[in-house]
Amino acid sequence: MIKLEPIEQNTNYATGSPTMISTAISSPRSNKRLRKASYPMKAINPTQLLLPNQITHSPMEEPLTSIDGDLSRLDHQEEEMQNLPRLSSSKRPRLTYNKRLVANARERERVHNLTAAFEALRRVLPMYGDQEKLSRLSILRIACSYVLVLGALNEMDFSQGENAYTLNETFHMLSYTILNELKRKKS
DNA sequence: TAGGCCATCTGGTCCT
DNA sequence: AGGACCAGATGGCCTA
Repeated sequence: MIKLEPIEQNTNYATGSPTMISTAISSPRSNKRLRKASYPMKAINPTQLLLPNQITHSPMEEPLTSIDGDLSRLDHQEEEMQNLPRLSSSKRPRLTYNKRLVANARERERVHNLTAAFEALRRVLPMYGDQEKLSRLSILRIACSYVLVLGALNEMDFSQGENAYTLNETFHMLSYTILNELKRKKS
């Protein structure tokens, strides 16, 4: 089995800079993956949807080509796909091959942004630095506890109807949550 | 090897 | 009409 090397993290991407979207994925574990698709797959990098001056290159990436060029090479496949039977009973007609590729790229970019947002959230958690990686679920749980601590620090109750916690209580809740999530990670 | 996690694809629905 | 968002399915990677 081939072991992929991590893609270098692009911090601009991870913080969600609107002017730069890279295909570099923020998590060291999350290398580019390919998946068998029901369509004959020809993935388009999200960067291929950007203006040329917005594109950044990762050392791991293949040279980029324009989406137009990419799509034009698929024209013959498009014609073939048009002849495929409709697999869906949706009101909307099934997307053509090229439009499916573009939609896939948009969805990929959207999920990358989501991942970047999780990474940005992880970075502001109190335990940032000691932990290499937390699951998204752990990030959310710890973040919730952290918000309560910050609220208690400012003498504000963010718990929405729950009992207001003292700073001491929220701090213990946060510690407990962190320990629990780390334990969950190990077990 | 099983299970957790996550990237990706896909089709459905909502919204502008 | 088409983009955004969402959830389900699938499969790769990693760890215990």
